[in-house]
Amino acid sequence: MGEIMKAKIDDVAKLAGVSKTTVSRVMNKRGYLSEKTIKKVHDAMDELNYQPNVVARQLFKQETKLVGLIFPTVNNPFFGQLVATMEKKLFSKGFKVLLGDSMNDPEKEKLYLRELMAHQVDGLIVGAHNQGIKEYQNANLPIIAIDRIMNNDIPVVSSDNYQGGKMATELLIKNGAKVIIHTNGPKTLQTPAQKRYQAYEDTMIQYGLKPITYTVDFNVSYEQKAKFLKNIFKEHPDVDGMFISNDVDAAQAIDIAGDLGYKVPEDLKIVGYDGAEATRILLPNLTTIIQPIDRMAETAVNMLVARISNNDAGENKVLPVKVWRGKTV
Amino acid sequence: MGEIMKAKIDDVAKLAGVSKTTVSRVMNKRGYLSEKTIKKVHDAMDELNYQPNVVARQLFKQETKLVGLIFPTVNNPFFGQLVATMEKKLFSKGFKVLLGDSMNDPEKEKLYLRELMAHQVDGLIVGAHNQGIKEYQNANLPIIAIDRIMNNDIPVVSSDNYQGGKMATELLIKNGAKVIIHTNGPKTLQTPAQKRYQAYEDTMIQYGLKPITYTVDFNVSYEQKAKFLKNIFKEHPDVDGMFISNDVDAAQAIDIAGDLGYKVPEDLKIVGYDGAEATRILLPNLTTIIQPIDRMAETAVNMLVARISNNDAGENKVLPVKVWRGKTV
DNA sequence: TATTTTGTGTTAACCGGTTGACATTTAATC
DNA sequence: GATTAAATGTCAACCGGTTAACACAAAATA
Repeated sequence: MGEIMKAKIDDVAKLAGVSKTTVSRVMNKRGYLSEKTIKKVHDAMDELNYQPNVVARQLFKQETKLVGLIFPTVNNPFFGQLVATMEKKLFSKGFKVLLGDSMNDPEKEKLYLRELMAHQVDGLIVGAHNQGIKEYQNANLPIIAIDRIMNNDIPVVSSDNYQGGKMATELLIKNGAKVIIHTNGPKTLQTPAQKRYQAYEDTMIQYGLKPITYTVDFNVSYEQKAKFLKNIFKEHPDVDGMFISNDVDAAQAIDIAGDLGYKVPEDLKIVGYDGAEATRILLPNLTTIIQPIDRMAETAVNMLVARISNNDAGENKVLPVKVWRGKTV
Repeated sequence: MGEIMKAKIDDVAKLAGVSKTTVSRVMNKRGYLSEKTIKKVHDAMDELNYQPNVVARQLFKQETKLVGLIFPTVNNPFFGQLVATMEKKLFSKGFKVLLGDSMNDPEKEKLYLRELMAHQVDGLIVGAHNQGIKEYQNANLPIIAIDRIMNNDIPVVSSDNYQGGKMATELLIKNGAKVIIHTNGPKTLQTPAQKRYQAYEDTMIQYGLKPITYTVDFNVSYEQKAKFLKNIFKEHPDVDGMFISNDVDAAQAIDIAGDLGYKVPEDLKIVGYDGAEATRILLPNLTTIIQPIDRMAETAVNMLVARISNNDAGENKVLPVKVWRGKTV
């Protein structure tokens, strides 16, 4: 029982009694073909269980129908949903997905970028939290960024972070909070999410309140996050409102606040950010700002595919957010 | 400003003043090479920003260093963590990941299988909930299944579902629950997760209690799940314990129970299943059975890589679970 | 009948690397 | 000085499709 060799186009041609060219024509629907020949070829393909070798085709055609996705990690409801939706949409448009979880490590991200390019991906959708990595400049490749500023050549899809920041802050203020703390990623990051911070500061000042912002890296461990959060309560025991820049952190803050004896929402009101589906099911009580994740994903895919097929550089897109009225405010 | 053509191996050879063969030797570290030549070649590669075309290499070598992952959807903390961990591990072993979210649609799964094979993936890790799909039999390809029985040639990695089911059920019983309902996927599915059901039934009978099992498809909508759960409460208003086969459903059950006036855990005790990281942060109060997701992922990757490199058919692996003592029991 | 359209074959170049075979030069060892 | 090992080059075949060019026959149309 030897290894069954995979059928090649020549085997199909031989079995069908036609030429290699004709088989290729049938597969690619080019030129004149009679029903009879088409059937003969298909029958032969079925009999041999023939699958064309996509790699050979890729090499000749200089396109792979592959799109690379570089995101921090799908082990996070926000990115999980984003990636899942993009994958689905890309598949429906004939693209497969090469996944790269960068874990927010700039070196790893560069590595992915290089390697995905070496794999001849037709395009890239990127949504990590890192600094502008200059390697992207040289990448002569269609790229779309999600929630991340790269350079002027790369269109960005994001939600309305300023509006979201404003809504979150006003929600806290209008429900009576005075000492409102905001947590966010490092300010040095070039991401539209920084606008949440800006909106928070503006809104606080507008209402005559003092903005207090703390920053953390997205990719620190659970334990480090806990330490970070506990420190906030230590430095501001009178806190009565928190605007936390993502839901997972917000959940952890609620937990720690509970341990420290704060009652949510009576003593302390908390607003999160992102509003991924899984989060809303697991923690429906969390008041949060919902990003239109599916629409962001679909928009990014549409823009990328447009770029790939007609070089049309779409404009940046900003999509609206909305409030999820949980019970933590 | 014309399109910058990507550098090819010949361009590098010319610039470095060596032959194409030498460049290839440098890249693949074969044969005798002087430090001087190696440096010349590397310099030329840097100057041209050369990236070897992986597709050409794949075609010749008949290996792609690509692994296909077919899972229901990364928009679920359990699969998100599983995929994230596998991706990380595979990357460290030199493999890239082609992602396919099958959404538990058997047709889509077959399509993915075919297309990923056409892409010449070196191997496949599969973890959907579908029926045994016979296409896998013909797939002359290294495959590992996670939590899913395929056929005898395909090794399965799973956690100890029987033990998990037993632990969950006993936890409920020992905390005083009498009318304990279990929900699970359709019984027709050939998955090791069915052992949870078996363990539940065995344990209930062992303690002289009557097992009541409800089944739902994994992939029905949020609204349908809500209807399904409400119906359980309607048919069994006296329920005081629930063993729900995954955490997301358990969260929804808690929510609905609350709406119906049940107090958890006083009136009703609930145990979930999976214990993904994100879930445990978002809903630390949920009592659940923790599957060793990272270890399952790593084990599957190790087995696959072993299969790819030396054709060694590993044995099925069953990994231990543990209880997460939340506050819903 | 002449012309055009349709259907199929043959051949060879091409995509961009990899590799084996063989030749040649230089450096190291006996 | 002879022998061996090290370093590099040339050349061509190969991986498995795609495609342009050209030839030719059969069917449809003028």
